Amino acid sequence: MSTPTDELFKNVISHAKEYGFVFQSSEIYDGLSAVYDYGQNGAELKNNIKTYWWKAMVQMNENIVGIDSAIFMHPKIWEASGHVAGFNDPMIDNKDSKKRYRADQLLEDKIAQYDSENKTDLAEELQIEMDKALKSDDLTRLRELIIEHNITCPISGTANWTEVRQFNLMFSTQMGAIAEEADVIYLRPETAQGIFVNYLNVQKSGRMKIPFGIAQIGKAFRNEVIARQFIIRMREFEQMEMQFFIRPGSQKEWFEHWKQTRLKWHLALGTSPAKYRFHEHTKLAHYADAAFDIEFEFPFGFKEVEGIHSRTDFDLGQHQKYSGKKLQYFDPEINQNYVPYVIETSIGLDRMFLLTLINAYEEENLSTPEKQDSRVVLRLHPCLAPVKAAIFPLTKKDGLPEKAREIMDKLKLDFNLYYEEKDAIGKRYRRQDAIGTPFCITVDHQTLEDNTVTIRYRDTMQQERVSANQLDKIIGELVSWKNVL
RNA sequence: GCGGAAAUAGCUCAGUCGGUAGAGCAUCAGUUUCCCAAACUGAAGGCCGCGGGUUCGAAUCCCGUUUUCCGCUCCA
Repeated sequence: MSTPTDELFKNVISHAKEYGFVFQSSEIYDGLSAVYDYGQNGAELKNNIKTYWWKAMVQMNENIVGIDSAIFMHPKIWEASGHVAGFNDPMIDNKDSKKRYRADQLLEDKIAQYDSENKTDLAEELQIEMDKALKSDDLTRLRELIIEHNITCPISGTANWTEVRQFNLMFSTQMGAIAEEADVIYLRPETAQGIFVNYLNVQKSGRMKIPFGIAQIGKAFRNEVIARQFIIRMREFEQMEMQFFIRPGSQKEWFEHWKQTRLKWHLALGTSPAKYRFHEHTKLAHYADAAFDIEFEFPFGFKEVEGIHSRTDFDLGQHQKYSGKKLQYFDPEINQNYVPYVIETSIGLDRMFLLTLINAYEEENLSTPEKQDSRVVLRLHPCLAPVKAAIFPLTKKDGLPEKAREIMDKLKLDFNLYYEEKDAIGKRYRRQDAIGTPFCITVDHQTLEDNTVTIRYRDTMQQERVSANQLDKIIGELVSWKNVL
């Protein structure tokens, strides 16, 4: 039962592997679930996406600076941020239907049911009991409540429940070589906290004035119950985040500003606006007073790529409370001290990578009445292409390879180039199409006479003859970040 | 984590009744050609996912396990 879009997604995944973009981690040892490695072309593409983001966020904005904080952080940070509580979900299974539920959600549903039946006393009582049990991590009590209130599985209709078990989404390890003396520390489940805890350092050392932003690209880790759909949800993933610190009260206006700015960033790559949409969170997280996702239409439906959240002063306020350090800003314009509000933009790098790959992938039919022909071409924006240009001698004799190498040596410092002399020229062109190389430069016999070469364009497959001396300028302009920024 | 399916060369797949593994494409070397996946010759590539069991003998049958896919579940 495969639809054409399923087929497309599968083809993109195998293409990603075949051409060195993404490999499964530890493949020769049977792989590691939901962990992936980036290959030779994937690493280039990923780096280019990072560069595009960093330039757009940090370099183009005088009031935004970038940092790189450590993955290990003080354990108290995760208490302050709410992750220790929020990432621990009490789960319960029904033995008959084999379905798993969040114990607190079953109880919440029951409370809602009581409310709708006007049994508000019961609802309130249950709410209080549940909060008490959750607060004290009393898993046995949670199970008792489920049984006492006759909660049954919506599928099987029975109350044949397992014990309530705790699932922790944060990876932990210990710091210090001796186990008994070790402190448990977590691998960060998000990069944002590394920014918040450095807020004061950056503000003071950079003499930053509100409004200003701190950006960061880095790895984060979540021990997902189940992680699937290729690199959409991974246990180890990379985020590109920017926290923008503002005066309380101005969050609406800045929220709108970043919503639009971030969408523009996506669209500048030439992606069809119809593939994107905003999705508003109606149920807000505890820290937010507004939240929008930028979603992209993947073959399996719209999925979040980036989140823009108005986080209020929650995070800095929490860290102020837990650390006992004042995290305030003196605003000379209004002559006041305050804990800044925060607008967050947070984009999943791996999802952006997949989006880029899927969006660029095309199986193009080139058949003519005489001949059947097709090619796979990645129509990547030239700025993002892993290889900027390939250099081919038309044949491997008559001094053409030497001439081609000479041209390559002049350009390879400025651009990531690929040299190849094997196989027929057409085959070499198609191989470059498959990894998204935007230009192919061919050295032929005429080159030896007048120092001109042909440039063959990936998208149109057209060729044009230019002087070899102008190549740096021509390629430089075509792959320049000025085209997107 | 639960249920179902699958795993054989880099890829796509064949492999009969249980009898020591095969094709096409891709790769590599060479010849030829010289601007869009050409041809020819040759080579390399496999603990049949892994572990155990049944058997004289297992890619094939049984059990376990790992990974992947589909569904459920989960997902600030």
